Amino acid sequence: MGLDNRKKEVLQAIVDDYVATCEPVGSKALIDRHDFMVSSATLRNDMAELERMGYLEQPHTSAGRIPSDKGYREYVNSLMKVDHLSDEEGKEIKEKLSKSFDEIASLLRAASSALADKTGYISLAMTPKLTSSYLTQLKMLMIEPGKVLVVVVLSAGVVKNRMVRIPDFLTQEQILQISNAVEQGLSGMPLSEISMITVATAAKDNKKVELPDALLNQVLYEAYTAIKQADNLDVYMEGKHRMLALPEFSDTRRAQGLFDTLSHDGLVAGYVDEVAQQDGQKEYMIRIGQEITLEGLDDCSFITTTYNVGGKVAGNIGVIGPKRMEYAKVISQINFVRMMLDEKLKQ
Amino acid sequence: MGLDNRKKEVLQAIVDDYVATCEPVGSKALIDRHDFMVSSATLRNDMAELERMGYLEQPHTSAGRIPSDKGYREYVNSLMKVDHLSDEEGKEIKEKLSKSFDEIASLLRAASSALADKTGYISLAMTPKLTSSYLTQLKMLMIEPGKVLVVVVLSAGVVKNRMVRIPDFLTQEQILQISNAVEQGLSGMPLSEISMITVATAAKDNKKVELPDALLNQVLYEAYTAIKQADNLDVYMEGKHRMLALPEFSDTRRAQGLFDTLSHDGLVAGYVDEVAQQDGQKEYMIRIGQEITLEGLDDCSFITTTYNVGGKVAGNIGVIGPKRMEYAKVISQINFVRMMLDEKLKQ
DNA sequence: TTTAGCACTCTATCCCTCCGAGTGCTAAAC
DNA sequence: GTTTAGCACTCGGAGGGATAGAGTGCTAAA
Repeated sequence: MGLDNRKKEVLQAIVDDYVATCEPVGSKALIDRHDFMVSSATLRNDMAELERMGYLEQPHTSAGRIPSDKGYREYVNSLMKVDHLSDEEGKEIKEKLSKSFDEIASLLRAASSALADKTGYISLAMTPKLTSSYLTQLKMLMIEPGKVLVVVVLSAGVVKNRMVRIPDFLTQEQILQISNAVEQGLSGMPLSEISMITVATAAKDNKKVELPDALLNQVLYEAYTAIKQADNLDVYMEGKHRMLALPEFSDTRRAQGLFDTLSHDGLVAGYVDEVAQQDGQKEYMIRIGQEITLEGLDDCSFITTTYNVGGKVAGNIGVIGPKRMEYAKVISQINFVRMMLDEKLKQ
Repeated sequence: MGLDNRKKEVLQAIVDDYVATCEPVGSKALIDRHDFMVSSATLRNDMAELERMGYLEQPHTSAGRIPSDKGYREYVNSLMKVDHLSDEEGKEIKEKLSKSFDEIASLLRAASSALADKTGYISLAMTPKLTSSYLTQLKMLMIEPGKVLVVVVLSAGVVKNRMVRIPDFLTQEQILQISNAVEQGLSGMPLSEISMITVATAAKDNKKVELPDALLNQVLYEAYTAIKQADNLDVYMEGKHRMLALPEFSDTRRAQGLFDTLSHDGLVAGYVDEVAQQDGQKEYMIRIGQEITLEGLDDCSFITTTYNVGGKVAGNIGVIGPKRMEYAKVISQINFVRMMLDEKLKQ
């Protein structure tokens, strides 16, 4: 049931050729482009066998073969050779990342942009996810009477802020007391455990806060919603438009299906999360074609990996491309970007 | 040289029909769909005349007519009837906007999303532009030793923040002194006049700041770059993927050209600005087809308008759609959104 | 000025043929 | 047993009329 050596080589060669040309590969073309020491007839036999085993498909009788999902899977699992990035390319990526400043959002944006540029496919970078985050700081900054900027800092380095309205007559002093009390009471608490009740308790247990309940609650509510809002995953996606240049999406309806799905950040983020949970300990995760449960991505493949903040598993970055993707190259690129992120976020 | 009444009606009818169907309009179809009290032959004469005058085009001899850019222009300038939004639609938009919270970025995001949803085209919302902004506040918030969040507040209500690194040993006290000094020195100053020199002067003129020059300059530099970065226009664009459903973009290469250009926020923002300067006093601005100087938008039209912050001209919102756009409807929608924005940003 | 009538034009569509790439099978060769 | 040469077969795509139909412009009459 295993594949003998030549069959492996044949499968590998077919994937390589198809990736390069997007055209079904025939036995003749295979001989021409690779140094098989056998005739085309032999390859034909092998190819027929590979098709019977499910690794190849034939668009129609008189065409060459293309890899099936199973074929790509085999290729990815045991045939391709992932090598290191060229120094040059590494340097270019490094440069792009070094331009971003010192905050996770900015870093991720730069990472996403670098990935999209380098791979030529769609890149993805997501902020650390809720479950691994706890609150470290809560600051409330009065911008003008009645307007306060709530700054929420999470453990993974995520900083979010939100402008809120409060009654005009509250002073910066009072606001500061409240935010200090809440911060003290909640810092270190996982986001999932924070509720309006815990927020209120934190503030009211603190002796220093002296405000009528109704007024206090109003401020606390704003603080609470600001915290809750901070757990929204941000998704940085770039390079979508490049997919239109690929022959597999020359039919606009396909492209539309893809873009429709991709325009829902949340859907994609959720899926990436799901994948990360399924095989999270791996260095990188791959989903191919029909393996992807998102609509409109049947002709795509998904490569993601997980970056760390302060040594702990945090968020994901990834690439979406056609099934006919340069897997080895993309993997080395994505890995490099992840390493760079890890390093910058070690702290 | 003007158009007689019937010719106007004919042109209007052709635009309406072509907008609805995206198919060349013939004399017969025109008679069928509209109550012209003349025969098709008469219309044919009119259409031939309109073509001679440049308002119509014929894809080929045996096809109907489609409006030329000039035809659309005439339609937009004097033929179409812009009426008010239905109460229902107004309510829906209002609802969408009311969900956003109290900050310009959030409002613009909501406005952009509402416009895209309601029009079915591409929406655009840009933050107020630099030239009309001055600094109102500068806050520096120590997140942890060595890490400071710089919050910049501009006159038009724009709030930006940026995380920077400073030497570990500086205290919140010291940082506060510096930011207060800078804020006092610069508040009210147009962004364009702020330079590293003015920042440094502001800090050093202030007696309270006592730090070695080198150290101080380091912090000031971070403050300065944070301020400078705040003048970047943010562009919120939504609904791009909807264009793929339109017949005019069923050819992927066209869609690609469009998307390539649109993926450069800056290009689009610059163009909108240019248009706003050309005819800024108008209630809304329209550019049709070839009038648009951006590459890849030959088949598109652009409708923009300017919203106010505190009663003063600020930024722009707009819609990009096919030339074959429902101009009247889009204009009423965009106007409504602008009014809503103006109201919310009156302050 | 409008209209009916008509010849004309041009595209889109269908159908047919043909070409060639690629196949699978068979029988011989190694 | 594996490999190879040879060959008949399949099928999609390109190319080439022929046809239908929508739409036109023109002419001559109303």
